[in-house]
Amino acid sequence: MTTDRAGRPATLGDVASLARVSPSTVSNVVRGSDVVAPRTRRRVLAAIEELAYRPNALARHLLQGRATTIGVIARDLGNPFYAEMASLVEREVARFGFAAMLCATDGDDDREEQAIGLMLENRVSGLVFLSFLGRPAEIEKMINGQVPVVFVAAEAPWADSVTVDEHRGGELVARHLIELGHRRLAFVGPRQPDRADARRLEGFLRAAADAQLQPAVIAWDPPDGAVSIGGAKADWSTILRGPDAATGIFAANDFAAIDLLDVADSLGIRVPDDLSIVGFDDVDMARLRRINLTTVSQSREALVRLGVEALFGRIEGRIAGDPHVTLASASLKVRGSSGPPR
Amino acid sequence: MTTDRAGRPATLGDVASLARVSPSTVSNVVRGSDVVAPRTRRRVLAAIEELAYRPNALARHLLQGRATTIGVIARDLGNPFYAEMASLVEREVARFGFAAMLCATDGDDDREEQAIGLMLENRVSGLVFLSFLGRPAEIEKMINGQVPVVFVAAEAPWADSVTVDEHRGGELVARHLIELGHRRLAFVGPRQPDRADARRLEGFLRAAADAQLQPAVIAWDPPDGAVSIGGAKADWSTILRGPDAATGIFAANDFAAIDLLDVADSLGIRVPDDLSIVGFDDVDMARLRRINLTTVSQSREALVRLGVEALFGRIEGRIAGDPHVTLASASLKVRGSSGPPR
DNA sequence: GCATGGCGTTGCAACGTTGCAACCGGTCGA
DNA sequence: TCGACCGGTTGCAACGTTGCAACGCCATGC
Repeated sequence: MTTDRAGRPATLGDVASLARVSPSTVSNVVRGSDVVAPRTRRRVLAAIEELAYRPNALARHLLQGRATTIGVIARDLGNPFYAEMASLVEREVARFGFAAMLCATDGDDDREEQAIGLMLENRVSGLVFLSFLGRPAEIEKMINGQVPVVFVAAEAPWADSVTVDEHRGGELVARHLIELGHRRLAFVGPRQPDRADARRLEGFLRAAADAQLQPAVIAWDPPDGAVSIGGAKADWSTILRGPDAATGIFAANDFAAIDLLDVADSLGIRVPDDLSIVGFDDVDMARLRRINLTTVSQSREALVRLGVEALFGRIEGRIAGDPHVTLASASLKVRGSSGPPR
Repeated sequence: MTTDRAGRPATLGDVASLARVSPSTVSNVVRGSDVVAPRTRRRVLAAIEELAYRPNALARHLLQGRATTIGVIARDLGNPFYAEMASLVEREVARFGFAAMLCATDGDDDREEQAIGLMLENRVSGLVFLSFLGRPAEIEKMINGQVPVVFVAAEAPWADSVTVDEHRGGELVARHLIELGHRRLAFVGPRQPDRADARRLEGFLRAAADAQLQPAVIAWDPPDGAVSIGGAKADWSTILRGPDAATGIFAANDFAAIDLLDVADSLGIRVPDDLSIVGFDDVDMARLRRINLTTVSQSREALVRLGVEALFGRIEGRIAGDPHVTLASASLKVRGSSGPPR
């Protein structure tokens, strides 16, 4: 029968006095040190059981100067792509016996700084960024080498990172569309592209340039945001219907691509007959027949696994030295949203 | 210029000696107590700046007996529905100045207990469950009133909970299909239904029974799991094609519904002409023209807001007494995946 | 001239652990 | 018989904070 007066958790000391040993001995039992005599250990374990004792991680961590906690900072957890990665990170760090502390920044630089402050104050052992930083230099100074950091599906020059080869991904898309016979290409990305978006665009433009093509660059934040080309307002119906309308569009990510599909549907534009659309990420739903999106595939599992691996390499001191960039390879998954132009 | 030898964060004491005051005074400044003289405060702030001092939350929390941290436990964060809720919880608790500690259990009872143990050891101030528990009784004993708990989109008899009215949601679906003229109904749910699934089914069956109908109950874990009816193996092509094949199917959640759409597509069965499909949750993508799913809408934002509200009510002692169940109303959002049978 | 009071500051004890040196009783070898 | 050694146990100091009581100092009031 537990005798704990609910609410005041038992401490090492409580267990010690019940088992008639010193706190040190209880501590040894709890941490599984082999130095304690079997009968003592049994007595202690019984006391632990009776009091429903749980070690206070705060005290332990205080003493050790670090918590067995990893901070995860993502820009937008409403986006299933990042949400899934966050959950993968949690799963991976759990295998090391670590807890995950989560923060979403929603792209707000202040919230980002707050989040990092929170993590630092809680003395996390490491930090995983699932997004690019708003103010990389400030943040670097803020972190100041106090904890190991890894960027996953993002990067910064001052820390380890794991990304898919965005540039090459963009190239693959351009080549694919060009091979299909498209000559009028376009790129659709968020109004405020992060560096991944920029790389994808870069690769896309580069491969297009190799074929003497100059894709249009469209800014759009689906589903509601206004559309613009080179800063000038525009709307989808004219963009997609004009005589020079693009026949092959590369969307910076699958969610934009899927929303674009929706726009095309609503305008009666048929995909892929009238318009080819290619995405990036290969999110879960891209495989659905209803969506059936041609896209650049990146393995979230692999990115996260490599990232967490690198992070613990730093934490455990197995890895030292300059930041290391791991590039995972991108591959094109051709599905039904792309085809030859009419 | 910061003089911190990188890696050993400055402490209250460091700041105190640099500013030539006592640690207590620094503490007062840090916590914004109004008791300290302006010029002293300025000196201390300068020292804090210079040393890039950050209070150690572990020490603070140890002393206070509780961390300003909320634990979030979800079954499956790969499911965007839960992932989004988790991120909403994070956002809400952040407004109270709390951090979120996240764990996914993947439906594994042991991981669930580990997760809760982790939270308790870290002395979280409250716990949010985004899923039903595997062993509610054991977990209740484990938590033993030590921290306030709230269930969101789930419930347990011993804690506060916020759920949509699942039963009524199920009724709405049945009535909708019946009104459209369907007589052969079916329900598709996971092999191991949780209580939400069960309630939805209950409501569905109840309303069907009122119309003298007996829907088939199909077990399926999309996208790969085998299908069975009443324990007997089956496959979609016979289920959907036989002479008595259901013409109206209620899927326990939108993801199942969408996967079912996919199955129908692959079999050349037209929705809604040959088959009406209704989901539950109204996930983001249900609105897409390509999906256009009729579904029962529950507002994740509202559920989470109410849940976090209730949790902090307990934490701050504003609320006491017996567990309270908040039922959010369910409403049917009719889209294109349901229509009259042929 | 001395008690009063308020303001600003300080010292000390606590929070629940862990690491380390010291200790204790007993056995063994010389 | 004595010292060395050993397994097992203990006490103490630390970790970085906070809360509280106490303090010193100056201005005020009588």
